[in-house]
Amino acid sequence: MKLNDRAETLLRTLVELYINEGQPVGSRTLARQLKLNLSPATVRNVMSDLEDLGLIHSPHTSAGRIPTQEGYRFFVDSLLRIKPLEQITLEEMQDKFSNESDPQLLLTKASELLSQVTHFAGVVLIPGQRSSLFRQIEFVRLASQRVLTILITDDGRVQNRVIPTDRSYAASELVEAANFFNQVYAGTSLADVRRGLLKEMQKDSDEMHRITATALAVAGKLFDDEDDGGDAVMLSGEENLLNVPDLCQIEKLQKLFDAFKTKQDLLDLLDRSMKVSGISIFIGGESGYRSLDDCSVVMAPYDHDGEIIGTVGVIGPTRMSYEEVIPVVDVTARLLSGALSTSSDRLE
Amino acid sequence: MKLNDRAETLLRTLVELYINEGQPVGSRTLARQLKLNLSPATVRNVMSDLEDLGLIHSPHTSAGRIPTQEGYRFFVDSLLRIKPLEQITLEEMQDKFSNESDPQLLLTKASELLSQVTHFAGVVLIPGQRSSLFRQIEFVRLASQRVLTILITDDGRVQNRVIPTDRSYAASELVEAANFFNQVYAGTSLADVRRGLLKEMQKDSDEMHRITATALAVAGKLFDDEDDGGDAVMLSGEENLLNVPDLCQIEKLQKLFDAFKTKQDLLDLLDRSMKVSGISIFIGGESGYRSLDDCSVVMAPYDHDGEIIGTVGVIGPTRMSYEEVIPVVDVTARLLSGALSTSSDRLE
DNA sequence: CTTGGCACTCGGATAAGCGGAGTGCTAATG
DNA sequence: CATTAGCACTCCGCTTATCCGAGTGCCAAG
Repeated sequence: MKLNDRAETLLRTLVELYINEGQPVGSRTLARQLKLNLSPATVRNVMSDLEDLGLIHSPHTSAGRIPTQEGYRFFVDSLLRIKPLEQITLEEMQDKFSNESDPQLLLTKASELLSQVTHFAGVVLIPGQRSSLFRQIEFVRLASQRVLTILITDDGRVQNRVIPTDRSYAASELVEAANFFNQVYAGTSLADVRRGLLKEMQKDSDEMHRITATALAVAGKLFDDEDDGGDAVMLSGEENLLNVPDLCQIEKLQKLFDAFKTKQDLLDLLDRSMKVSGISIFIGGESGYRSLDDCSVVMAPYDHDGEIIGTVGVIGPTRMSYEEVIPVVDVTARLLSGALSTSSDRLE
Repeated sequence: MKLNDRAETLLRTLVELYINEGQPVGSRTLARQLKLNLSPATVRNVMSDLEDLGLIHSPHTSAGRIPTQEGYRFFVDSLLRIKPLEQITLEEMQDKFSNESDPQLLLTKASELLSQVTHFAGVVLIPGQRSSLFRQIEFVRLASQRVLTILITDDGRVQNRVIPTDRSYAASELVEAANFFNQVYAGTSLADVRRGLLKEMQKDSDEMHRITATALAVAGKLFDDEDDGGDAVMLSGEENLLNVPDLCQIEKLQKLFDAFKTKQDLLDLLDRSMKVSGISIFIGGESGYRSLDDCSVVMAPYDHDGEIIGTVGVIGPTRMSYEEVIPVVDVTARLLSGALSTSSDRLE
């Protein structure tokens, strides 16, 4: 789509005004705001053209115009003037990430940060373990037939799980089994560990080494269940959305919170954005998920040592200040990537 | 407070009607519903008395009556006829708890259960570790100066934490240190462990055994921070409250969700109910926390081997069906207590 | 004590009227 | 030909008036 300069400034000003005020913008207001010394009548003519193009529309005959979904899209793609982050905000954000090396907590903090700074909801796609590499496993005997397994992956994440076993294992057996794992599988992907285990299991148990058998018995279940992806979504600041005037209708909020509970739609959406480099923006119904019809989502992938492993984002009303939210999401993704990398640099 | 039989049945019927319909109850409706063949005029007289006693009131002159906070209180204390749980619901609830022995997950499930069954918000007070006994600690070397500590308490809870250390420790040193801990402190309370550590630290480091020094250096920080209580509140099904007609005003929801975020009020409230045995019910403003003015909270403590360690509850509108919610909370507390005890029976 | 009757009150729904903001069209202008 | 002033028109939101129904309180009779 191509617009002449005047139409572009006009549309930009209109969208900016509407984002700030939340009221349909009329020709008089727009003419006054515009520095071009145009009469309201001229502005009306241009607005009429923009309406024909489907970029703006009137809620009713005698109201001003508001951007359509396509209008927002054009605005975001072609007209947006990104505001640089305020120095203070930037420092606050950096503070939040410093002195923290636990990857789990880093993700939590990222999500909180996004919601605090934007006053909308922050969201983080937590990568499943599919792609992470096996680093270390430990078994701790809890009771006669219960073993605590602690799985550590190369990205520094720790996961523990209590596993019921068929028979009782001595502490020494468990140590042997753990050593076996740590030597054989260190550095391979979890999926490969799983494949390896499956292969072992197919062997006749007679010819199996005692230690291998123990390892299999204890950790088999762990990897059985664990490989089903395990991607998860973390949300913060949902309550901020209650304060957003555009969403003040209970039904809209219900739809939204329903989506927050099931999380599937969010997961799909964030996952899609992981495939793309740079910021992804879904405006209103663009995402295709009805529950997000009244919302926009701004997302950016984050990486760990250069490999993209997840996404951070903000969910807010379609009428949000994209010029402010985009840099926040962008910077958060960068800071998070940085924090994750340095935290694992400190791993050896 | 003493009422004659007729006034009691009348009040009970009024409250039940109002809880079911949500509309102020007029004399005609009440007379019809009542099986006493009273005329509306008589009912009006009785209602007038009840109003003088502060148990009911009219929102305005020509509306019916609705219960006051005191009216609900009297109803709950003296008039309530608890409905036994439906067999199916009971089985569903039992199902939810069976096949789960991880205490953390049990608490999550309890909270979810409460919200699912009642269609309000479920809440669980998660006991801090102050009272739990030390069972076992493990150190895992993550990087040259980072050690993963895994703390297991006697109630089966597992907590892990990455601790930065001043110098690098060899795996063997860590094993020794862990053994030291596990032998010296097994079965003592975490608070005592902390006291023990402090005492050790006061000794001149020269005369300290090498292993003790390692143990101190690695785990000192863990117990430093960890003893600050750590009680926590877990919430589920907040979104259910969006569907409650009595709370459909955005401001009320805002107050409520604000309280959900900070959690302090909830924590205090649940903590109070832990001191009491049996069901606690706070109606409307009774709790004293303004954020819960429009809500009632039904709570019951749960225990682990007879010792009360936490509380489960439901947060809903004041106009809730107490006769249904109370047994749900009660049964959940019992089931949870049972599940926690059997899960630790299986510990040795 | 109970009841029927009756005047009274109040909220909610409906309709009417009004002012303001904004539009679209037309004709005049540079 | 783009721009502009003028003007009739539309529609929303607000206020006011009206009416109806539900419910009350009180009184006098049973």
